[in-house]
Amino acid sequence: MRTKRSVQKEAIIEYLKSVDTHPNADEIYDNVRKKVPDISLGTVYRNLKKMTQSGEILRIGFDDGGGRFDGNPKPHYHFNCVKCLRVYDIKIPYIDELDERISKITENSIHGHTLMFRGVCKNCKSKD
Amino acid sequence: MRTKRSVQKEAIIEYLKSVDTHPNADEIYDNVRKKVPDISLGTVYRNLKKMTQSGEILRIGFDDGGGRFDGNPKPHYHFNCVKCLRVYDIKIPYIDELDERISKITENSIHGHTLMFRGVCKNCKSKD
DNA sequence: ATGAAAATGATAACTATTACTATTTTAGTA
DNA sequence: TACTAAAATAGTAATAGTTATCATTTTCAT
Repeated sequence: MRTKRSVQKEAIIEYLKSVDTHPNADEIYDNVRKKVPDISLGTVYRNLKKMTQSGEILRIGFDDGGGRFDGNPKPHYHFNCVKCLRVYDIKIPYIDELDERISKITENSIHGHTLMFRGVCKNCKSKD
Repeated sequence: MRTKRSVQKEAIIEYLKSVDTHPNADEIYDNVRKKVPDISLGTVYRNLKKMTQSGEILRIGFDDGGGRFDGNPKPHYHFNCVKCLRVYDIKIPYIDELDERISKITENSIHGHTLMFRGVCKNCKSKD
Protein backbone atom coordinates (compact mmCIF):
# COMPACT_ATOMS: atom_id res chain seq x y z
CA MET A 1 0.00 0.00 0.00
CA ARG A 2 1.93 2.97 -1.36
CA THR A 3 1.07 5.84 0.95
CA LYS A 4 -0.23 9.10 -0.44
CA ARG A 5 -0.01 12.55 1.01
CA SER A 6 -2.92 14.43 2.47
CA VAL A 7 -3.25 17.85 4.02
CA GLN A 8 -4.75 16.23 7.11
CA LYS A 9 -1.82 13.95 7.70
CA GLU A 10 0.67 16.74 7.20
CA ALA A 11 -1.17 19.05 9.55
CA ILE A 12 -1.07 16.36 12.24
CA ILE A 13 2.66 15.84 11.89
CA GLU A 14 3.33 19.55 11.79
CA TYR A 15 1.37 20.06 14.99
CA LEU A 16 3.03 17.14 16.76
CA LYS A 17 6.50 18.37 15.85
CA SER A 18 5.69 21.85 17.12
CA VAL A 19 4.79 20.90 20.70
CA ASP A 20 6.42 19.01 23.53
CA THR A 21 3.28 18.54 25.60
CA HIS A 22 2.63 14.94 24.56
CA PRO A 23 -1.00 15.55 23.62
CA ASN A 24 -3.65 12.87 23.39
CA ALA A 25 -5.79 12.26 20.31
CA ASP A 26 -8.46 14.76 21.38
CA GLU A 27 -6.02 17.58 21.95
CA ILE A 28 -4.44 16.89 18.59
CA TYR A 29 -7.87 16.92 16.98
CA ASP A 30 -8.81 20.25 18.57
CA ASN A 31 -5.61 21.92 17.49
CA VAL A 32 -5.36 20.55 13.99
CA ARG A 33 -8.94 21.69 13.40
CA LYS A 34 -7.72 25.27 13.58
CA LYS A 35 -5.89 24.68 10.30
CA VAL A 36 -8.09 21.96 8.79
CA PRO A 37 -11.54 22.73 10.19
CA ASP A 38 -13.42 19.70 8.94
CA ILE A 39 -10.91 17.00 9.69
CA SER A 40 -12.60 14.16 11.51
CA LEU A 41 -11.49 12.53 14.73
CA GLY A 42 -11.33 9.18 12.96
CA THR A 43 -8.77 10.59 10.55
CA VAL A 44 -6.69 11.76 13.47
CA TYR A 45 -6.73 8.32 15.03
CA ARG A 46 -6.10 6.59 11.71
CA ASN A 47 -3.05 8.69 11.02
CA LEU A 48 -1.70 8.50 14.54
CA LYS A 49 -1.91 4.74 14.38
CA LYS A 50 -0.14 4.50 11.03
CA MET A 51 2.57 6.91 12.04
CA THR A 52 3.13 5.04 15.27
CA GLN A 53 3.42 1.76 13.41
CA SER A 54 5.83 3.20 10.89
CA GLY A 55 7.95 4.67 13.67
CA GLU A 56 7.40 8.25 12.58
CA ILE A 57 6.05 9.23 16.00
CA LEU A 58 5.89 7.65 19.45
CA ARG A 59 2.86 6.55 21.41
CA ILE A 60 3.33 6.81 25.14
CA GLY A 61 1.33 4.26 27.06
CA PHE A 62 0.05 5.77 30.22
CA ASP A 63 -0.36 3.83 33.46
CA ASP A 64 -3.83 5.21 33.93
CA GLY A 65 -5.46 5.33 30.56
CA GLY A 66 -5.40 6.83 27.12
CA GLY A 67 -2.50 7.21 24.76
CA ARG A 68 -0.39 10.28 24.31
CA PHE A 69 1.75 11.07 21.31
CA ASP A 70 5.22 12.40 20.83
CA GLY A 71 6.44 13.88 17.56
CA ASN A 72 9.99 12.93 18.41
CA PRO A 73 10.52 9.31 17.37
CA LYS A 74 14.00 9.03 18.85
CA PRO A 75 13.76 6.93 22.01
CA HIS A 76 13.89 9.13 25.06
CA TYR A 77 12.54 9.19 28.57
CA HIS A 78 9.58 10.82 30.26
CA PHE A 79 8.48 12.19 33.58
CA ASN A 80 4.83 12.15 34.59
CA CYS A 81 3.68 14.57 37.28
CA VAL A 82 1.06 12.96 39.47
CA LYS A 83 -0.45 16.35 40.31
CA CYS A 84 -0.76 18.25 37.03
CA LEU A 85 -0.57 15.03 34.98
CA ARG A 86 1.78 16.68 32.51
CA VAL A 87 4.40 14.55 30.76
CA TYR A 88 7.85 16.08 30.40
CA ASP A 89 10.79 14.92 28.34
CA ILE A 90 13.82 13.86 30.35
CA LYS A 91 17.03 14.97 28.78
CA ILE A 92 19.44 12.15 29.46
CA PRO A 93 20.81 9.88 26.74
CA TYR A 94 19.21 6.52 26.05
CA ILE A 95 20.89 3.83 28.15
CA ASP A 96 21.90 1.07 25.73
CA GLU A 97 23.58 -0.90 28.48
CA LEU A 98 20.18 -1.69 29.99
CA ASP A 99 19.10 -3.50 26.83
CA GLU A 100 22.40 -5.34 26.62
CA ARG A 101 22.19 -6.41 30.22
CA ILE A 102 18.65 -7.78 29.88
CA SER A 103 19.50 -9.41 26.60
CA LYS A 104 22.24 -11.43 28.28
CA ILE A 105 20.22 -12.35 31.34
CA THR A 106 17.01 -13.41 29.59
CA GLU A 107 18.18 -14.57 26.16
CA ASN A 108 15.27 -12.61 24.71
CA SER A 109 15.82 -10.32 21.71
CA ILE A 110 15.54 -6.84 23.16
CA HIS A 111 14.29 -4.17 20.75
CA GLY A 112 14.34 -1.37 23.30
CA HIS A 113 12.77 -0.10 26.48
CA THR A 114 10.55 2.63 27.78
CA LEU A 115 11.31 4.42 31.01
CA MET A 116 8.83 6.68 32.73
CA PHE A 117 9.55 8.55 35.94
CA ARG A 118 6.76 9.53 38.26
CA GLY A 119 6.52 12.19 40.96
CA VAL A 120 5.73 15.84 41.53
CA CYS A 121 7.19 18.38 39.14
CA LYS A 122 9.09 21.50 40.15
CA ASN A 123 6.13 23.74 39.31
CA CYS A 124 3.61 21.80 41.35
CA LYS A 125 6.02 21.53 44.29
CA SER A 126 6.29 25.31 44.49
CA LYS A 127 2.50 25.64 44.58
CA ASP A 128 2.20 24.24 48.13
CA MET B 1 -13.70 5.25 54.83
CA ARG B 2 -12.60 2.32 56.95
CA THR B 3 -12.30 -0.60 54.53
CA LYS B 4 -14.15 -3.82 55.21
CA ARG B 5 -13.32 -7.31 54.10
CA SER B 6 -15.22 -9.24 51.49
CA VAL B 7 -14.83 -12.68 50.03
CA GLN B 8 -14.68 -11.14 46.57
CA LYS B 9 -11.78 -8.86 47.41
CA GLU B 10 -9.84 -11.64 49.05
CA ALA B 11 -10.39 -14.01 46.15
CA ILE B 12 -9.01 -11.38 43.79
CA ILE B 13 -5.88 -10.85 45.84
CA GLU B 14 -5.36 -14.56 46.30
CA TYR B 15 -5.58 -15.13 42.57
CA LEU B 16 -3.28 -12.25 41.74
CA LYS B 17 -0.64 -13.46 44.18
CA SER B 18 -0.79 -16.96 42.74
CA VAL B 19 0.12 -16.06 39.14
CA ASP B 20 2.92 -14.23 37.38
CA THR B 21 1.13 -13.78 34.08
CA HIS B 22 0.08 -10.16 34.63
CA PRO B 23 -3.56 -10.78 33.76
CA ASN B 24 -5.99 -8.11 32.66
CA ALA B 25 -9.33 -7.46 34.34
CA ASP B 26 -11.21 -9.97 32.21
CA GLU B 27 -8.81 -12.80 32.90
CA ILE B 28 -8.99 -12.03 36.60
CA TYR B 29 -12.78 -12.04 36.40
CA ASP B 30 -12.88 -15.40 34.62
CA ASN B 31 -10.56 -17.04 37.12
CA VAL B 32 -11.99 -15.59 40.30
CA ARG B 33 -15.43 -16.75 39.15
CA LYS B 34 -14.29 -20.32 39.64
CA LYS B 35 -14.23 -19.65 43.38
CA VAL B 36 -16.86 -16.92 43.61
CA PRO B 37 -19.24 -17.72 40.78
CA ASP B 38 -21.47 -14.69 40.97
CA ILE B 39 -18.90 -11.98 41.42
CA SER B 40 -19.51 -9.17 38.96
CA LEU B 41 -17.03 -7.61 36.60
CA GLY B 42 -17.67 -4.23 38.17
CA THR B 43 -16.57 -5.57 41.52
CA VAL B 44 -13.36 -6.81 39.96
CA TYR B 45 -12.64 -3.39 38.48
CA ARG B 46 -13.64 -1.60 41.68
CA ASN B 47 -11.29 -3.68 43.77
CA LEU B 48 -8.42 -3.56 41.30
CA LYS B 49 -8.67 0.20 41.28
CA LYS B 50 -8.69 0.51 45.04
CA MET B 51 -5.83 -1.90 45.52
CA THR B 52 -3.81 -0.11 42.88
CA GLN B 53 -4.40 3.21 44.60
CA SER B 54 -3.47 1.83 47.99
CA GLY B 55 -0.30 0.31 46.56
CA GLU B 56 -1.33 -3.24 47.33
CA ILE B 57 -0.92 -4.31 43.70
CA LEU B 58 0.58 -2.79 40.55
CA ARG B 59 -1.17 -1.74 37.38
CA ILE B 60 1.02 -2.06 34.34
CA GLY B 61 0.21 0.48 31.66
CA PHE B 62 0.55 -1.07 28.30
CA ASP B 63 1.72 0.87 25.25
CA ASP B 64 -1.10 -0.51 23.18
CA GLY B 65 -4.13 -0.71 25.36
CA GLY B 66 -5.72 -2.13 28.45
CA GLY B 67 -4.31 -2.45 31.91
CA ARG B 68 -2.69 -5.53 33.35
CA PHE B 69 -2.22 -6.25 37.00
CA ASP B 70 0.62 -7.56 39.09
CA GLY B 71 0.13 -9.01 42.56
CA ASN B 72 3.66 -8.06 43.51
CA PRO B 73 3.66 -4.43 44.63
CA LYS B 74 7.42 -4.19 44.99
CA PRO B 75 8.71 -2.12 42.10
CA HIS B 76 10.26 -4.35 39.48
CA TYR B 77 10.74 -4.42 35.75
CA HIS B 78 8.92 -6.05 32.88
CA PHE B 79 9.52 -7.43 29.43
CA ASN B 80 6.77 -7.42 26.82
CA CYS B 81 7.03 -9.84 23.93
CA VAL B 82 5.75 -8.23 20.74
CA LYS B 83 4.82 -11.62 19.29
CA CYS B 84 2.99 -13.50 22.04
CA LEU B 85 2.20 -10.28 23.93
CA ARG B 86 3.10 -11.92 27.24
CA VAL B 87 4.58 -9.79 30.01
CA TYR B 88 7.46 -11.33 31.95
CA ASP B 89 9.07 -10.14 35.15
CA ILE B 90 12.68 -9.09 34.80
CA LYS B 91 14.78 -10.21 37.68
CA ILE B 92 17.22 -7.39 38.24
CA PRO B 93 17.16 -5.13 41.28
CA TYR B 94 15.43 -1.77 41.13
CA ILE B 95 17.91 0.92 40.07
CA ASP B 96 17.66 3.68 42.69
CA GLU B 97 20.44 5.66 41.05
CA LEU B 98 18.15 6.43 38.12
CA ASP B 99 15.72 8.24 40.40
CA GLU B 100 18.52 10.09 42.15
CA ARG B 101 20.03 11.15 38.88
CA ILE B 102 16.76 12.52 37.49
CA SER B 103 15.96 14.15 40.80
CA LYS B 104 19.16 16.17 40.62
CA ILE B 105 18.81 17.09 36.96
CA THR B 106 15.16 18.14 37.00
CA GLU B 107 14.56 19.31 40.58
CA ASN B 108 11.31 17.34 40.48
CA SER B 109 10.39 15.04 43.36
CA ILE B 110 10.83 11.57 41.95
CA HIS B 111 8.60 8.91 43.47
CA GLY B 112 9.84 6.12 41.25
CA HIS B 113 9.96 4.85 37.72
CA THR B 114 8.61 2.13 35.50
CA LEU B 115 10.80 0.34 33.02
CA MET B 116 9.41 -1.92 30.32
CA PHE B 117 11.57 -3.79 27.84
CA ARG B 118 10.22 -4.78 24.49
CA GLY B 119 11.27 -7.46 22.02
CA VAL B 120 10.83 -11.12 21.16
CA CYS B 121 11.00 -13.65 23.94
CA LYS B 122 13.14 -16.76 23.96
CA ASN B 123 10.14 -19.03 23.31
CA CYS B 124 8.90 -17.08 20.32
CA LYS B 125 12.40 -16.82 18.87
CA SER B 126 12.75 -20.60 18.85
CA LYS B 127 9.44 -20.95 16.96
CA ASP B 128 10.86 -19.60 13.69
C1' DA C 1 -28.79 -8.50 68.11
C1' DT C 2 -28.56 -3.75 66.04
C1' DG C 3 -27.47 -0.30 62.76
C1' DA C 4 -24.42 2.64 60.18
C1' DA C 5 -20.92 2.25 56.82
C1' DA C 6 -19.02 -0.23 53.22
C1' DA C 7 -19.28 -3.55 49.56
C1' DT C 8 -21.87 -5.91 46.14
C1' DG C 9 -24.44 -7.31 41.56
C1' DA C 10 -26.69 -5.67 37.76
C1' DT C 11 -26.94 -2.50 34.53
C1' DA C 12 -26.39 1.91 32.33
C1' DA C 13 -23.18 5.24 30.93
C1' DC C 14 -18.91 6.90 29.42
C1' DT C 15 -14.29 7.30 27.03
C1' DA C 16 -10.96 5.93 23.88
C1' DT C 17 -10.48 3.75 19.76
C1' DT C 18 -11.56 1.16 15.55
C1' DA C 19 -14.56 -0.32 11.64
C1' DC C 20 -17.50 0.75 7.83
C1' DT C 21 -18.83 2.99 3.63
C1' DA C 22 -19.88 6.25 0.23
C1' DT C 23 -17.30 10.09 -1.50
C1' DT C 24 -13.16 12.77 -2.46
C1' DT C 25 -8.28 13.26 -3.28
C1' DT C 26 -3.83 11.84 -4.92
C1' DA C 27 -0.49 10.74 -8.30
C1' DG C 28 1.05 7.93 -12.03
C1' DT C 29 0.25 7.54 -17.00
C1' DA C 30 -1.50 8.43 -21.58
C1' DT D 1 -4.31 18.18 -19.31
C1' DA D 2 -7.60 14.32 -18.73
C1' DC D 3 -8.19 9.53 -16.97
C1' DT D 4 -8.11 6.17 -13.54
C1' DA D 5 -7.00 3.02 -9.84
C1' DA D 6 -5.50 3.24 -5.27
C1' DA D 7 -5.50 5.58 -1.07
C1' DA D 8 -7.43 8.76 2.11
C1' DT D 9 -11.30 11.15 3.97
C1' DA D 10 -15.74 12.56 6.70
C1' DG D 11 -19.29 10.97 9.09
C1' DT D 12 -21.17 7.59 11.63
C1' DA D 13 -21.82 3.15 13.86
C1' DA D 14 -19.69 -0.19 16.60
C1' DT D 15 -16.54 -2.03 20.02
C1' DA D 16 -13.60 -2.51 24.24
C1' DG D 17 -12.31 -1.21 28.56
C1' DT D 18 -13.69 1.03 32.46
C1' DT D 19 -16.48 3.78 35.72
C1' DA D 20 -20.94 5.37 37.77
C1' DT D 21 -25.41 4.48 39.74
C1' DC D 22 -28.41 2.44 42.90
C1' DA D 23 -31.12 -0.82 45.35
C1' DT D 24 -29.74 -4.72 48.15
C1' DT D 25 -26.58 -7.36 50.99
C1' DT D 26 -22.66 -7.85 54.05
C1' DT D 27 -19.46 -6.41 57.54
C1' DC D 28 -18.26 -5.21 62.13
C1' DA D 29 -18.06 -2.11 66.21
C1' DT D 30 -21.18 -1.53 69.83
